[in-house]
Amino acid sequence: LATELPGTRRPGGRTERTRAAVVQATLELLAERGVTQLTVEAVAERSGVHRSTIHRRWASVDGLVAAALRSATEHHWAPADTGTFEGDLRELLLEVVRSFTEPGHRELPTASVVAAFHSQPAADALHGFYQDRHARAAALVARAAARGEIPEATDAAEVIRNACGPLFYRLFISREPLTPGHARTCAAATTAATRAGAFEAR
Amino acid sequence: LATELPGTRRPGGRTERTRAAVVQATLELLAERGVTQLTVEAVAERSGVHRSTIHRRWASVDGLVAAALRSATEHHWAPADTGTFEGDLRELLLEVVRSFTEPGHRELPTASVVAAFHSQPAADALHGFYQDRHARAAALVARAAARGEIPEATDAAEVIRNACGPLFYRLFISREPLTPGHARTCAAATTAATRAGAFEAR
Amino acid sequence: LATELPGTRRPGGRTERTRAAVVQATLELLAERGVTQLTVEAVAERSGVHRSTIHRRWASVDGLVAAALRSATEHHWAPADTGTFEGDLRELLLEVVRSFTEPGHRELPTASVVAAFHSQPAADALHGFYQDRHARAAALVARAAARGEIPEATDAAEVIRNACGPLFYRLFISREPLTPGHARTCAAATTAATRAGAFEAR
Amino acid sequence: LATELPGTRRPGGRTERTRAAVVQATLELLAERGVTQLTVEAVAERSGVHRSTIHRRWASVDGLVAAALRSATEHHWAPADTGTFEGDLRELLLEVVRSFTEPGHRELPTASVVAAFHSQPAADALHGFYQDRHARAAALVARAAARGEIPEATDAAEVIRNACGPLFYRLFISREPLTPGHARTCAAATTAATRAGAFEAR
DNA sequence: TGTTAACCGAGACGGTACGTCGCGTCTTTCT
DNA sequence: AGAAAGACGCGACGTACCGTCTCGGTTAACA
Repeated sequence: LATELPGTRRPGGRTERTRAAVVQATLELLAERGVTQLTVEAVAERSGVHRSTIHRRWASVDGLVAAALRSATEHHWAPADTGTFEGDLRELLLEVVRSFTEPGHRELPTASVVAAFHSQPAADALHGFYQDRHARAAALVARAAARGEIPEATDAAEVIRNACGPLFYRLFISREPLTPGHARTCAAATTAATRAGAFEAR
Repeated sequence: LATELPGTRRPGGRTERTRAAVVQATLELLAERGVTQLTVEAVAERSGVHRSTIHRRWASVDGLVAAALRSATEHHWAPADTGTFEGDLRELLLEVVRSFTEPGHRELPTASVVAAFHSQPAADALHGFYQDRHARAAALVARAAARGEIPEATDAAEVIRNACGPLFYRLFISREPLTPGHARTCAAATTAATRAGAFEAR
Repeated sequence: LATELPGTRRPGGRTERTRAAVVQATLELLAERGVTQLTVEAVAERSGVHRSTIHRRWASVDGLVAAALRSATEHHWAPADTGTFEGDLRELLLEVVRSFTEPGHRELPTASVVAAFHSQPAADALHGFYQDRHARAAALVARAAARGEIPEATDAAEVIRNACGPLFYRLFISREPLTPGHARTCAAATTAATRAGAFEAR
Repeated sequence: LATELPGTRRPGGRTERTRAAVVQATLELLAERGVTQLTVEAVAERSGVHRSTIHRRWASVDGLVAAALRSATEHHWAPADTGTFEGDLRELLLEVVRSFTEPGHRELPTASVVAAFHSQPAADALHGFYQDRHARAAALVARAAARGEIPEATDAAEVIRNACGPLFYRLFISREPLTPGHARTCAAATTAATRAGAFEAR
């Protein structure tokens, strides 16, 4: 049936206040406990919104998480400009390292990743987030190409994926420690590969 | 005092049969439904072992998963030998791509990754698995160094991490499609970076 | 001060159409599902009147039921005239048996009885209905008295109660089957008792 | 599936204590609030037994009520012996009047009647109760027949139904007041009808 | 080869969270 | 300005698992 969900027809006043309270509570609890411990019950209590209202509008924990992630995506971001390709890359990777290691901050981004394993909406939200990141990071690659540091036809997104990949690998796959030093190594490696033309579009 | 778990004092006969049945059932269900849908109830039913017994010996779903992963790790593996560094790398990466994309097979490895987010034992098991992989893959790097393809002092594990990272990034972070083509790109990029000395120890 | 209910000030046009639709839907659903399953939700859907409107005008399910019962009571009835006291009584009782046993018809009268347990308005409506019945049935007793079949001072309502009581007892108390045969037995018994003067007013 | 309900396989110790506590709480709440207001929640709280346990063993409010009624049936009863048929009948009817009118006592029997409208198990329990009553009351009829007060072949159950019916009619159908005086009228009427042979078996 | 400690099967319960339904009360929005 | 329609608070339901407890019955391992 997929009858239209509540909250779309009268999106002002109380409805909006409810939405905001719930999203806020979800983000907090996501950071505090992670997706697995996130319960509708807790969100209801923290937000002061009744449990059944949450079920009506977000259907389940998945929907809640997806909505929270979407809302978290809405802030703008741009890569730092250090003047060199490797420097820019290093800054970007250091930011990744920081956001996934600093206690008190890493919980939310980590939760996003976990959530994506549990629900399609969350996976979509995560995908959207990184698409956005890739697009914004392309600026960094364009600058380097303009400076002649790297080949003209370099695939920007691929550069980013190659630079970030190993960091996430340590975090979530081999489960090894991650330090700023690794960001530097990755920046160097990716720079070398890029200069060598490994990411030239076909 | 964590009183010794059952199943250690008399590890033969029925005890062993029980263990095997439970681990088998867990692996199957892990593959079929993923960690999130894995319930003690289902494992009990599938294995024919009573729920109480499972709780007694494995305490919880986490323990169940960790045990299953440990048992799944016990088979030996060695990187293919194609004669060239890039070739070896490519084969290794293709294997990764296959094991995480082939329907009917990808479920278990994926479940391992997810499980690690949910329980420390599972995280440890995953870590152990990849430590083993890195150690075995070192052979590939040693061969290349012996052939003079890459610098002597190359950090083998770091090579592997850099090569695999981007693939996992696509799979679990940016949630983009993963194809054999990506394995080739990564192999090439890592080869370039390695030759350029990006992974020389310190 | 019970603020005047809506629908009393402007009882024409749309207001009246709404009332009729709601009452009609209530009667239908009462017959189809019984009081217990009767929900404002269902009445709203069936009648095409918004739930809030129903709440405004009938306050609750009770009010709905009471209104429906009142409207159902408004048809006129008179006992059959067979020429004899016992014959008249038998006809009346057969009518009772029929109206409470015929599938497709028994639901509404049964629902009235049940409803009376749940709400005072419904109980009042039911009481009113039977008061009316008793008054009309008095004609039957008067005829018999005029014919000299039974004592002059016979309490008509009491005759009816005694005749009908056992049938309802089977239906709703001892929960035994009810057939036309029982109507005959009751008619005979009541006739005997009446002739013997058991129902002479004090 | 109708898999056997819990509480049947190990009917001693804790299981029995649980059962008793729940039945007791149900009876109390039934008397205090009536069937309609009876909730599993309240029974759980009052009995100290967990809600899910109640659901497991009694499935729903219906089952709860039925069990309570069955247990209430288990006490033995015998009609008083006054020496005369009409006297015995009068005593019996006075008992009915009392049990359905005395505040603080009438609630439970009334609730039984209402419950029977709501669930088959409750209806069955009620039927069982009255079958038992009819059987026990037969003694009264037998005594009268032995004394030669009434015909030999009198159908005892039918006598009881005819005597009680009008009282219940007042209570639950026409919703009129019920007093001890009505018991006397009914006893007299039924005595007259019985003596006249109205309840002789076929 | 017995014994006996260890393990397992089985039933029941307390407990947490879920998702659903229905009621009755606001309150936004639209006419 | 006022009603209709939308959203919410609230209470209860029934379900699914979890983890615990208490029996009693087997059985592996050791004397």
